Amino acid sequence: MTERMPQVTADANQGEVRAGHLSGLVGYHVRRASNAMVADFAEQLQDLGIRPTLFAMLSILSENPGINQGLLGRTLGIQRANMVPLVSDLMGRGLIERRDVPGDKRAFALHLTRAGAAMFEQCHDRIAAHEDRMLSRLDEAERDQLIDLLGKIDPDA
Amino acid sequence: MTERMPQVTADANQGEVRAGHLSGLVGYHVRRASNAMVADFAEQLQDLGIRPTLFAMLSILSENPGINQGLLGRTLGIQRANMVPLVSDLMGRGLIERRDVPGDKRAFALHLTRAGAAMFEQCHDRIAAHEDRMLSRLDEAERDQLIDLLGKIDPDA
DNA sequence: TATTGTTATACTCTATAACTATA
DNA sequence: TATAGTTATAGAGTATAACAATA
Repeated sequence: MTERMPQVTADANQGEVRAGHLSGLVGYHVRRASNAMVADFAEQLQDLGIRPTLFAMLSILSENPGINQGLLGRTLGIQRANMVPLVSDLMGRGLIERRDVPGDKRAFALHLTRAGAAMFEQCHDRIAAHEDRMLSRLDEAERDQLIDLLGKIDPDA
Repeated sequence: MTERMPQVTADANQGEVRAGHLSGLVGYHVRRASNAMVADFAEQLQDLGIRPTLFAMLSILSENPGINQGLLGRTLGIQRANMVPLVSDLMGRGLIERRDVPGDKRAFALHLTRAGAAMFEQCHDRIAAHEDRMLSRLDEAERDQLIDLLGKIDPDA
């Protein structure tokens, strides 16, 4: 593996840094892209106090009113224990509310409040701009293709 | 936006959860995919104690011996302050070593030790298996395409 | 027994500000 | 002034184990 390949000088500080093996790893590129997207998301929605996870919750709730905490978490890949402070956060800001589930005293049905629905719409617009900027070098077909390819990554393989 | 669309029942617990708006967001899919890849990486290399960030460091060092801490960090998108405990970790396990840089008393040249090079090779093989499993639903062309599309995400846009 | 939600805790990655010593 | 490395600290996401109340 290291036999007769051209070698960089012992001090690489002066020249280019070779990415080499890392360039071929999908995981590396996915992680770097995710970090970049999350960082820009956080920056663009900082004043609203909405992070990617919280927005995902608002989004699912807007289309699945009455869903309970556990199913919301499973949908988003968030564990039960980690849902508690997230739900608390949105509740404390009046963006969601809990309602009793008739027939199951363990669970709560979660709903967006009017403020929560308004926040969702506002985030929606900001995020559209954020994605347009970050993905400006991808046309519509490429964006769809990217989503399609990412969806083929199999967490259960 | 919410006028005459078909509505799910108030209690969505019984039926399918609609992803809706989230499905069209590249950022959401990138984040989920990254989490899945990182989680599997961690699981597969747990006994080696190598996480994605540490492997990336070993990888860059294997191809750029003598690079200093700052440039290594910039290459990987890791901030100076966050490099300190990472370098410490690898040093403490004898996987990398520091050498003085003649002509600059501030900097250290980082090098893989023999143990570090061996660890890199072992990780390399494990990660190849990890990627093959996680990406089993993507052929070679699709993996290249995925890397290409991810590379077009512009952190500086 | 299983499920819903909770508490407590720990680890990793990321972020900022401020410091030192050298350049 | 700028750079290399450091310290301290905080926020966010994820992970596990154990518990109470209910199914």
